[in-house]
Amino acid sequence: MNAPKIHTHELPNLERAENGVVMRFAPNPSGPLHLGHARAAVLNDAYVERYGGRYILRIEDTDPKRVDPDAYRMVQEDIGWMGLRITDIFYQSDRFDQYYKIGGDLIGLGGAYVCTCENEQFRVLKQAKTPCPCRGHTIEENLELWQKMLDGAFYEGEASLRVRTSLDHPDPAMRDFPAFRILNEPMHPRIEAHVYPLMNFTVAVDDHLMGVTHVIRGKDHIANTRRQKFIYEYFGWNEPVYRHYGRMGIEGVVLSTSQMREGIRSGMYSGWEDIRLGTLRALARRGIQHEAVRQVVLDIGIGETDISFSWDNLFAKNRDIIDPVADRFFFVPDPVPFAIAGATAREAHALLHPGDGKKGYRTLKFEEDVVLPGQEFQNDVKMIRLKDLFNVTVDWSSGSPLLTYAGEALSDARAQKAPIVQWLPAEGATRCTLHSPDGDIQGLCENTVRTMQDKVVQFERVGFVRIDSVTDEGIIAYFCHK
RNA sequence: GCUGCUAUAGUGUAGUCCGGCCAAUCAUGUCGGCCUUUCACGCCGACGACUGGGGUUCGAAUCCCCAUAGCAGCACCA
Repeated sequence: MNAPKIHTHELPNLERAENGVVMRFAPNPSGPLHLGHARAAVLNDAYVERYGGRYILRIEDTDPKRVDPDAYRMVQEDIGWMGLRITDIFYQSDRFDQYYKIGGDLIGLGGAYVCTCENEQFRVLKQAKTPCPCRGHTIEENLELWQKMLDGAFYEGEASLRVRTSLDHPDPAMRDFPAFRILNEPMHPRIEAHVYPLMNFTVAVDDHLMGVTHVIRGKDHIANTRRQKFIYEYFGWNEPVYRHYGRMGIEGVVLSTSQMREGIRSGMYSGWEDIRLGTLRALARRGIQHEAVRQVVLDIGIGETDISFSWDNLFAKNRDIIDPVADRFFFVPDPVPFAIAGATAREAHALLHPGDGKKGYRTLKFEEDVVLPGQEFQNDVKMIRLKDLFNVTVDWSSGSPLLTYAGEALSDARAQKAPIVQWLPAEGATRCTLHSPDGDIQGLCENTVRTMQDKVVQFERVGFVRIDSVTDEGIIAYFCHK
C-alpha cells in the first residue's frame, strides 16, 4: 500500500492578504448544502487557512419565501461535515434594525429614495433611462415615506426603497436597484417584519460592518458586486477584494434547491439524502469523504471559466483516500446456489486488505454449498476459481452447470485463465441490498459486514460501498464508485 | 435588445499579467501491457488541446482587432 498521492493545484495568492483576511460563507437557508455551496465554502476556507484570520458564516435569510426552517439545522450539519473553520456566525434576520437604520442613513446621504411606482412601470422607464416620478423626492420627503414604510402604511408591492445610481448607466442592471421591499406574507420563521432588506443592501452593509476583506463568489454575482459598490461609495467605505469564479455545471444531477424540493415532494426522490441528488448529505451517504470534495474543489480552483463538474475526478480523489483503508468483503450479486462435488469442508482466510496484511483476515466456512454471482455463468466457462479457496471445473453437459473440485493450485487457474470470483457459504451469509444511482442490486454478503455500519468498504470486484444500515432483515449499502 | 465575463485534450488544470526555455504541465479518463488469489491499488506505455480569422513581431497559447460560441445580469431571489 502506498501513501495516497494527493496533489492539488495551488490556489493563486490573494492581493492585500498578507496580514490576514476576513472572509465569509453566506448561504441562503433554503435547503441543505450542495456541491455548488461546497465550492464557495471550501475556497474561502482554504484562503482563511492560508492567510489566517476570521471565517464568518452569515446566514442570509432575508427572503421569507425562500427560508426553510429545517435548513438552519441542515446547513450547520453540512458545514460540520465539511470541517469548515468557522469563527463567527451571524443571522441576517437578527440584524434588521441595523439595516433599517443604515437604510435611513443612505436616504440622508441622498443615496436612496422611496419608490411607489408599479414594478412593471418602473422597468419600462428604466429601460428608457427615464427617471420615475419618485426619483425627484427631496430627502425630507423620502425620510417621511421611509418612516411610513416602516410604520406599515404600505402593503406589499406598494413601495420600495431604491438606491440612486445612474439612470443612463449603460448596463440596465445597474440603474436604481431596490434595497428594501414590503412583504406581508409569508411569516418569517425567526422574526416579525414587513419591510425586508434585499441582498445587495444587506451584503454591502454586512461585509463592511463585519470587516470582510475578501469576497470569493460565483460569476453570477458580478453584477451584484457592481451594485454593492454604489453603496460603498455613498458611505465612503473601503471595498473588499473581490474574486468571481466561473459557473459550475454538474453532469447528471439537479442542483437547484427548488427543483430538488419539488422532486422530493412529488416522491421522485426519497429525501435530501437521495443519492441521485447533488447534496453533500447524498454524497456522504454514498461514502464520499469530505476531504475528497475539498480536494476536488481546490483542484478546480477559482478560474473564471465556466466548467462542468466531473464525477470521475471526484471519485478518483475519493478512491485515493478510501482505497488504502477500506476493508474488503465478498458480495455476491444475483446469487445462484451450487453444490461443489468432491471438496472437503474447510475454512478460507481472505485478507481484509490486500495491501495491508496487518489488518488481518476474515474467515469463511466452506461446506459443499455455496452461492456464486449468476453473471459468471453467462458464457460457458470451463473453470472458475473461488477466491481464497480453490478451483472448480464447470461441466455443462447436463445443460445446467455442475461444479467439481479441481485442486488448490492458483497456477492452474492462471493457466486456464479461469475467472477468480467472490463466493459465499450458502448457509451463513447476510442479505444485502446495494442501492446505486442506476438501480438496486440484490445479493448476499459476508456476515462480518454486519459490524461495518457507516463504514466504507470494498465489495470485491463490485466497488466501494458505504454500509448504511444493518438490521435483522439484512444490510442496506450504497454504491459509491468502482 | 442592452451590459458584462469567459474561451488550452472527453473532464479539470498549469502556462497568458512580464511574447522566445511550450513540438504546451499535472491529474482524471480511455486503450494496451506488467503486477496481483478483486474488474481495487501500484507500475510502464499510448491516445488526446492552445475556438476561428486577421494583425504586430525575427518569434504569439501568451499582445491588438474582428468573428463565433458559452455563461451571467437587466427580480420588490440569494
